[in-house]
Formats: sequence, structure tokens, C-alpha cells
Amino acid sequence: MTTQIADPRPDASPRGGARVPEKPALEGLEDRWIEQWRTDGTYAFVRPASRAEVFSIDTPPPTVSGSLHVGHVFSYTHTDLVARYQRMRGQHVFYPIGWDDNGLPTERRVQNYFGVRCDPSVPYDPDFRPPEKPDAKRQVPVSRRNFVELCHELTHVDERTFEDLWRRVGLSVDWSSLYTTISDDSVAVAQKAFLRNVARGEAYMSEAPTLWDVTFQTAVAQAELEARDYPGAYHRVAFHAPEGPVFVETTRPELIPACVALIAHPDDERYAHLVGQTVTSPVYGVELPVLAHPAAEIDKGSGLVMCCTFGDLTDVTWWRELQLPARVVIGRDGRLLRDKPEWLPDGVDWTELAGLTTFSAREKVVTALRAAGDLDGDPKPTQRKASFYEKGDKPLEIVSTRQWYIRNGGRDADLKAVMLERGAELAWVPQHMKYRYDNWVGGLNGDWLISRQRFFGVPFPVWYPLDADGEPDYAHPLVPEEAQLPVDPSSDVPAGFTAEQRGVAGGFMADPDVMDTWATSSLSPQIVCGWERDPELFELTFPMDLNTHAHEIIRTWLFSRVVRAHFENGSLPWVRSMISGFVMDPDRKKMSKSQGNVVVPTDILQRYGSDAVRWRAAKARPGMDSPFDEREMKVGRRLATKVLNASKFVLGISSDPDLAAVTEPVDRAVLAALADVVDAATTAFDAFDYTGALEVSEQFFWQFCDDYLELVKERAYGDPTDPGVRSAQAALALALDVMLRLLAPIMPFATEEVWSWWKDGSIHTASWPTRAELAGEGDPALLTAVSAALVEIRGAKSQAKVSMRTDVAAAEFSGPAEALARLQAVESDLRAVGRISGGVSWAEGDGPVAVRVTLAEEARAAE
RNA sequence: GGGAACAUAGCUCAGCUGGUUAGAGCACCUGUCUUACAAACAGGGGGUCGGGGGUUCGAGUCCCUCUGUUCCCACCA
Repeated sequence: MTTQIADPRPDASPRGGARVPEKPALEGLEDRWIEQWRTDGTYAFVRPASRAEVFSIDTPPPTVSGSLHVGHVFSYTHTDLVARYQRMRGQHVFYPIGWDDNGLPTERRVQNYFGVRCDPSVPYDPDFRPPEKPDAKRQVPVSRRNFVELCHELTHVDERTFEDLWRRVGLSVDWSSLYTTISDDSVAVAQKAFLRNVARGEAYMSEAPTLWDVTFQTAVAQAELEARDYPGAYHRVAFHAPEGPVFVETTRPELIPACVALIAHPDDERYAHLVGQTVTSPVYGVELPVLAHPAAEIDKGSGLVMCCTFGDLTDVTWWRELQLPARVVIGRDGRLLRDKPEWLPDGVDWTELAGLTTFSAREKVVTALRAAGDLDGDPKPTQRKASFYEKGDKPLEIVSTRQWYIRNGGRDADLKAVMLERGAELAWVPQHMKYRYDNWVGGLNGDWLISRQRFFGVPFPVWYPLDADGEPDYAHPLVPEEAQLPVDPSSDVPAGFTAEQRGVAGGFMADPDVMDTWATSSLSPQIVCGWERDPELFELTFPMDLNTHAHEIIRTWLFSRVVRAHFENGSLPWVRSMISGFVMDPDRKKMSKSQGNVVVPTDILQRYGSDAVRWRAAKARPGMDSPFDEREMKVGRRLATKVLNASKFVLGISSDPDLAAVTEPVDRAVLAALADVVDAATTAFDAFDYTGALEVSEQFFWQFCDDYLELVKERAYGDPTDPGVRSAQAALALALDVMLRLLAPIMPFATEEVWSWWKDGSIHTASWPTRAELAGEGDPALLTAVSAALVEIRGAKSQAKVSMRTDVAAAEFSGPAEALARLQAVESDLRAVGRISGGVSWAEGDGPVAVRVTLAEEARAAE
């Protein structure tokens, strides 16, 4: 894309007094105005005296390592529509943007991009250079510090791409308040809020079974889970009771060595006699109790189920509630343990299974079961649902690990009720999105796991003392003073210790983990509003006025911010959430990278222009999914082009709006109709219905062009000292002035361009139009009657297949008396637009307005 | 299995608290180079509002029910 910032606008029009280009075009508008807005600081936040003058917006920090599709562009545009409207209403719009640049997505991208992987055991190499040709299969191990440096390097590049895109879309964010989730300030906020949570008992550490991704080797949170179909097979396996075999159906026979009990439902009579007894596991010969628990389902499988540590979350429940031992056979790498578990009898040969993946182990176990005669029949294939990490591709395992949690109501009914209350307190646009929140919060089954066994993220600001044996004392963590934040516990030293004491008995060790990225982005309102950093700003902006994003992150970002603000500020983080729908592919399927149906925004922005894409985004109401159809972009582009052309035409006639000069009935009528449009658009925008505001404004604009402009142009070209001529000119200029401002939030580039032809300053800091600007006695019904008459006259010519310039020899207008009276008032305009040179007659009747047209002789002769 | 939204012309959507012959844009057809715009303009055809039942003088618009689509949540025996 060539950058043409030089102003190509040539000579001024001598007539209208405005500098109107010969041939207005959309090309290049983005480049020119992006630059102008940047140098003018058009969207900079200026602090007013009171909170009431501020409109503050929380915008999702996009993951810069990810890629954006049109859905993102639509959603961010929705926010911007509201921001621009509020700004024109005179609000000081606080509209920051940030980048989410830490976390696993960034790590993954760095691994692939540079062909490296983080290995904390590798020492730092200050001269490290990544391989020339990255090889995804043979990634070079690098130190944690080198790895983090590469993360910073790449996110920097990605951030520039993102900024360019958002500027091109025309987001009126204040770029001077850009934040990143990995900046020192964000890290300090995240650490401080975390320490406060710990101090108040809202965050805690716990050793517990955790959902674990074996590929990334990290714990994951409930919010990051995704249920997917996964092929499996039921294996009917015999356990041995004194009176004979009992059967269990399982899809995971490799967990038989991890089995700690068999469970039956308390009401299941088939197994009542077994409960309280013990059975012996097949092949491994471990003696196990048979227990009763209501979570066992009578009609699932044989009704008797293995409790293994850990096959699924129900196992965890049984293990916890029935106080069973932990017999873990799967390690954090997803493979079976190398060493033989001590609970297995001496005769069992573990070497067969040691170190195998669960998949291979399953085959071995099945072979062994079959050989022992403990497999009844053949395995029956089934599709089961398994939990996956949303970014992973292997089913999650459950391992017992030490993790940090923040309470969210998942294990506390009272807190859950409070969080549901917060959801009810929030204004939702559209309303029904609240159900997603309720659904999610209601279904929480554990606290929010925030620690990740990763490298690039906010480190936990915590150390643990080491006892005389060098074992960490987790019960007495060492924390820094708030003034010290941010800290990196892996290089900083806790108070009272020296660097030499790191990792030695009697010394200390750093918490090795980092926070999940949501643990930081959940504090975006606190970060941007200057929580405890800039009290004046915080007073002016928090709680914020609006939060916007698509519905997929209600359960993550939205909810986590509600949790943090509830604990930290005792309030909601914002009063209102506006939720965007998705852009679906043309077949109404969700766009996703794996489906390969993603539409990239840069391409369509380039081809149709930003205003066209924004126009299309504005057609998608909050919460509504809409299918992507490129043809619709053309329609938006046509409107943008029309704005330029119609404006050029009007300004060629007059650039001098003057309400007092508007005296002709039809001119007053058009202003009266526009006043109604202004009211409707304002009401719609106030209700966050940007689509409604667009529809009513756009509809008027086209009618203005097609009917009013055509009707008055002959008159408007006349002598400006004639009051009738002046009336048309003043009305045209006034209407244009108002219409441009109505469309400015939707089409910031085209409207700004036109504004610059005849006005000083930016249209985007001009005031939103009001009825008062257009007030006066006007009769909107006059326009309706005129339109109806025009359709009749044009229809006659169109039917006769002649040019619209064809002369009309005679016209008879018929219709209700009041309609005819209106038309008589604009007879000369009607004569001009209809080329009616002959006689006009009027016939009162009951039907709608109709015109009988007699075309001139020459036209007839030509037929 | 639980929840939500949607179902109106070929397509994308409007139709508020029920009230004259159901609207728009796109697409389609027929025309027009009309000096702002031919990537434009003018005109036209096309739906009985997913099915069924009910309330009402009157329902696309309220109630019940069925069906379908999509999304969210739960679901690893």
C-alpha cells in the first residue's frame, strides 16, 4: 500500500465557498486521516472536572501472538461506534487499548517462529541467536531468560501490526494510554492484587488433583476447558469377588492399576451385597473396597464403576469424599510411571508398562486382561466426550499438584450467590447474555486456578523458606512489600535473605510458576484506570461505563474481572456490558482456524475501505451472530461514495447553513423530517442500538439524495438574493451538516473528509446534532406526498421506456385534498424535476396520490 | 441432559407496548449516459410471516405445543 499523505484536493469551488475536490474518492482517505488524527491527538483523553463528564470503556486486550479475523474487527468497531457517539455528545471519552502479550499463546508462537524451546536448566547466553531456519521438529533448547527475551522481541513486532490494523479500522482509542499485560506496571498491579487476595484469604495455595495438559505440561483452569468427541471403547472387565467375578465397563483399562475402589449407587440392589466387601483387581491383584456413592449411575455401564486416581472429576469427588488413597500411575508427561508403584503385589511385572503413553499402555493391559480371561467379549467402540485444553490436542489428565487458586464461588455457595448478584447488577446489552453468565457461574465446580507451569508471564511474588533438609515450607510463604513490586522472585531475594541462600538448606526458593494471563487481564480496569497509581484518574474513570467484547469470553474475561473488582473494589468493574455476536462463515458455521474458514480483515479493509467494513459491522446488532457476505461490503462502500458525491454537489451549491433563511414549505419539511431522524438516532444510540441509529440515518440520507435533492436542485441553482432560492440553499447546507454528523460514528473517514472541505476542526469532536438546530414549523408529510408524486411521474416515464428528461405535456394529480394542497405548494419544484412544461390539473379523490402523465408529442413519435 | 437465541420475500435483516392491501437492502427483471454519482439513476416482479392449536372484533406481533437451526453449559464407567 503506498502511503499518500499529501493532500490531493485541488482547487476550491468558487460558488459554494468550500474547497471541494474535482473528483472525490475513498482511496487514500484512511492514510490521510489516520495521520491527521495522530498528529492532532484528536482522541486524546482530557481530564474533566467530574466523573459525570467521563465515559470510560474497557476494551479487550487482544492476544498479539494470535491472528485476528473479521469478527474481531466487528466487535471492536461496535465499541468505537459508541465511543464516537459519546464523544460527540460532549463526554470525555476514556478509551484505552492494550495488548495481551504474555502467556502460552505467545510462548507457542515464539517456539514456532524461532524454532526454540524453553529449558530452564540451560544457562543464559547473552549472545544467543535463534537458528536461521527454524525447525519445528528440532527446537533448540534455550534458557528461560533467553526465551523471555525472544517473547518480548516478537510481541513487539506483533504489536505494531495490530496497532496498524486498529488505526486503519478507525478505532478512536487514545493511543497514548496503550498498555500491555507484561509491562512493569501491569505486573505490579497483578502482583499487588494477588498479594491482597492472599492477605484477605481470597487466594490460596493447595495441593490437589488438577486438570493437566500433558503436552504443555501445565495445569489449566475450568474456563479453558473444551469438551470434544474422542473415540474410545467399552471394555467389560472382571474383578474378583469371593463368590465370583463382577463386571465393570471402562474405557480406560490402563487405569486398572490406579484403581482404589469400586463404586455402586446406594440404591442399586444388584450390588448391595457387595458393598462393604472387597474385591481383587484383574491382572494386578490389588485388593479394593466396594463402596456406595450416589454419584454412581445405575444405568451407566454395568452400574459398578472403577474409582481411579484419577480418571475424571467424579473420581476426584469419590477420592475426596470417601477418603480413598491416591494411587497415581500417570506422570506429568502423560506417560505411565517408570518405577513400579509400591502398592502392586510383588508378582506383577511393571516393565511392560513403564514409560508408555496411555494409548500404548491400554493395548498392553487389554492383552493381559484377555490372557487372564478377565476381559468379557470384545471392546465395544464408542464416541465419548473428553475434556481438552482449548489450545491442546490431547485429552487432559488429572494429576495432583500444588497450585494457586482465587476463590470464585466454585466451592462456596455463598460466594457463588454473591457473584450471581453481581451479574444481575450489571446492565447487559443484549439482556439475554446474562444467561451465559448465570450458566457459567452456576456451573462452577472449583476455584479459579491461576498458576501455570510456564515461563513467560507474571511471576508469583512469593518465595518459600527451605528447612534444614532443604524442603520448602509452603505453609509460610515469604512475600515482598508492595513498594517493591514488581518483583521477579527468581532473581530478586526476599527480605532477610541473601542471594547465596537461594536453593540451599535454611535458605529460600522462588515460586517457580507464573500466573495465567487471565489473572492479569482480569485487572484491566484497575490497570487502565490507574488503581493506586493515579487516584485522580481512578476517581474519574472507575467503575467504568462500558465493557465490550464477544460472547465467547463472558466466562473468562468478563467473569474474572467481576471477581477481581468485587474483591478489590467492592463493586462491579463497569456498569454495562455490550456483547458482540460472531461473524459466521457463509454457511453459518463458526469461524475457526482449524476449520480454515477464517476471513482475514486486512484484505477486505483494503478492498472495500474501512468505512464500508465499519458500516457492515454496524449492521450487526449486539449479540447477533451474522454470516459473512462480501457483497454487503459493496453496499457500505456505495454509501461512503455517495456521501462524498452528494456532499460535493451540495457544497457546490451552498456551504452556508442558515435556519432562518429556510422559508419554503418543502425546505422546512425536509428539516422537520431530519429533526425526527435526529431524535430517533439519538434515542437508539442512547440505548446502545447503533444499528437502529444507522438505519434511520442512512434511510433518510438516501431519500434526501433521491427525492429532495432532485426536487430542489433547479431552484437552488438560481439567484441567491431570491428568498426561495436562498431557502433551498440554506436547507441543503444545514441538512448536510447534520447528516454528516449523524453518520460520523459509522463512517469516520468519509465524513471527516467532507467536513474538512468546509469546516475547521474534526467532525469527531463536533457536537452531536440536535432537534433545536433544525427546529421550526415543518410538515414532514409534505415530503411523503412529494415522494409519492415523484414515483408516479418517474414510473410513467420508466414504463414508457423514455429518458427522465422527457418533456411532460400534461399532468393530472389526484388524491386526497390535503395531499393535493401540499403538492400545490411545491408545484414549481415538481414542474422542474418532472420536466412538466404543459398544463397541470388537480383532481380530488379517495385513493392514494397518483399522477396521470401525458408525455410530449416528440417523445411519443420517437416510440 | 440443562439453558439461551433465532425461525418473516432466493440471500441478509426491520417490523416498539396486537389494528388499514407485511417493509428495506442485496440478488433478479425492464429501462435511462438526467451536467454529484453508470462501481450511478428510474421502475418492476417476488413473502401470508417454520407446523399445529388457542386468546381476541382483529395476531407476523400475546399464550401453549411441535419441528428445525445455532450457540452456551454439563456429559470421560
